[in-house]
Amino acid sequence: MRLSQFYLPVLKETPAEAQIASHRLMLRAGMVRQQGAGIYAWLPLGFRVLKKIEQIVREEQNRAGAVELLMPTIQQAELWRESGRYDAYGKEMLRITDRSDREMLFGPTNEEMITEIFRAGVRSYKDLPKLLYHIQWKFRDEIRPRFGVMRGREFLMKDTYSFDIDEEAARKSYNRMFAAYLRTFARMGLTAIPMRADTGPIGGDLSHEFIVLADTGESAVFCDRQLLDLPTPSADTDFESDLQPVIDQFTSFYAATDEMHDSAEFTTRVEEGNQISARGIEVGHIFFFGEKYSEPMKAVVTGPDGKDRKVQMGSYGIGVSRLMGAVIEAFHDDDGCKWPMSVAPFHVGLVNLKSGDEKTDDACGRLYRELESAGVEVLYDETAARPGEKFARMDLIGLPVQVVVGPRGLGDGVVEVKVRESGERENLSLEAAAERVKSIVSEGLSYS
RNA sequence: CGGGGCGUAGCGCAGCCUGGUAGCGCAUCUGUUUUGGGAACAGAGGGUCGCAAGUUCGAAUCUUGCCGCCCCGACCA
Repeated sequence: MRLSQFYLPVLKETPAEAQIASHRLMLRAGMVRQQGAGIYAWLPLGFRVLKKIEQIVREEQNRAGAVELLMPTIQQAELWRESGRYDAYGKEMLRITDRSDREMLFGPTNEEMITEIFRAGVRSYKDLPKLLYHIQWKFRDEIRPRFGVMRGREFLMKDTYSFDIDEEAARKSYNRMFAAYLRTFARMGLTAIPMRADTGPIGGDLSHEFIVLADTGESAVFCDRQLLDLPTPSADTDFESDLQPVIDQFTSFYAATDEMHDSAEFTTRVEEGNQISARGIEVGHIFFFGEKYSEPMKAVVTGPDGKDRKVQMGSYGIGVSRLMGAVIEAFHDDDGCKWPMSVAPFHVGLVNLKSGDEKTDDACGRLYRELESAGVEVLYDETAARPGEKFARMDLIGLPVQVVVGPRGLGDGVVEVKVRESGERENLSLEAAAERVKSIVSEGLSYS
C-alpha cells in the first residue's frame, strides 16, 4: 500500500480526552475516530488490525471445533421475553421500536437467539455436542464508557455457545474453549491468565475470566507468578482428546479477580515471591450455565432412553475490539505502537527518504514489488514529507519492520533494516535487505 | 444515576470574571530555499464561538433551558 493512497490521519498532539496509552495511540495513529460516547469509527489502519485479530480468533475457534454463523445485531423483544431477560436486563440494553411499534433491541449478547436457532434444528442427542459461534457487533448501553475501545458501548465480540447432553459433556466443551482461548491470546503475543470467576446462581467451578496483566486494566487481580510461564497448547493439539490435564495445570495455581479473591488462601497457597497483585484487562470470559436458557426456551433433545432432556449450555466470549486496546497496552513505548507481527496493520514500513530522486525511487519500487509479491504487507511512504517526520510517523504506527532507503545509503548500495521491537538496525544491500525482511516477517508469523 | 469539569478553526488552547470589530500555536494551501530523526522565510484560506430563548443599543462573554463530551464511583467482552 502506498501511503499517499492510504487514509492515515495522524495527530501530532495528543487528544485531551484520551487517558490511557492505547486510546491515545489509536487516536494519534489514525486508527479510530470517536463518533459518540463509546462509539467509534474504525479507520483503515485500525480496521486492518481489527480484521487480523478477528481472523486469529476465528482460526482458533475453528481449530477447536466450533462452527461459525452470523446472527443479526437487531433482535425481537419477543425472544427475550421467552427467557425472561427482556425485563430483567435493565437499561444496559438499547431498546428500539420499528415503524409498527414492534419492540426491538440492539443485541447485547445472543443466548436467546442461538437457543432459538439450536432448538429449531436439533432433536437428538446424537447431534450433540454442538459449538456455534459468531463474531458480531454488540451494543451495551454502558453506564460509563471509557478508555476508547476498551469499554465502548458498541464493540465487536466473538461469542460461542455450547450445547451438550449432560454436564460431563459440557465440561469437555468448556475445556475446548479454555484451551482455544489460551492459544488465541498467545498468538497475539499476549499472556492471558485464566482466573476463576463468579458463576452466579449456577455454582460450580466452570467460569473463568481471561486476564491480560496491564497497569491500566480495570480489574484488580491476584495470581501466582508461575502461571506466566505455563506452556500454551500447541497447534497440533487434538481438541477431540481429553483436555482436562491442560486445564488442571492452569487451574492448579491461584488466580482470581477482585470479586473472587480470598486473601487468606492467596497468602497460604502462593509463595511470597510468586504473589502477583496487579491490574488486568479482561479479554475473554467463559461460562457454563446449564439449563438457564434451555429450560425457559424449551431447548431439548431426545436421549438414548427415548426421553427428552434439556440441553446443557455454556457461552464463551472474546472482546475482539477490546483486544486491540489490550495489544497496544502490552506493546508500545513513548514513540508509539510496537505491533507483534501477527496483528500488525502492515508487516513492513518502507521509507523513501527522497521521493522524486530517480535512484531512490527506483530502489524503493524494486523493494516494494519484491516484498509485496512475496506476500509481505508493505506500507510504502513515498510522500514528500521530510525524513524526521516520516520516521516519527513510522514509529507512531509501529510496524514491526522498517526499511529505510535514501540517497546517502545508496551511495554504498546500502539500505537500513530496522526492527521496531528491539530497535536493532542493520545496513544491507538491496537484495540482502529484501531477504532479511522476508525472513523476519515469516519468523514473526510462524507462531500459529 | 450521584459528584466534578468542559464545549471558541482539523488538533491543542487563550479570550468570558469586568458585554463593544474573534485570537494564538500546530496542521492546511501558495511560493522560494531546504531534505538521513517532527525544516526556514514570505504570503493565504479556514469560525452560525454546541443549540435555543431571554436581558441589552450591542452577547463568545450575563441569565434560563436543552444537547453533547470528559473525569471520579456502582456494571461488563
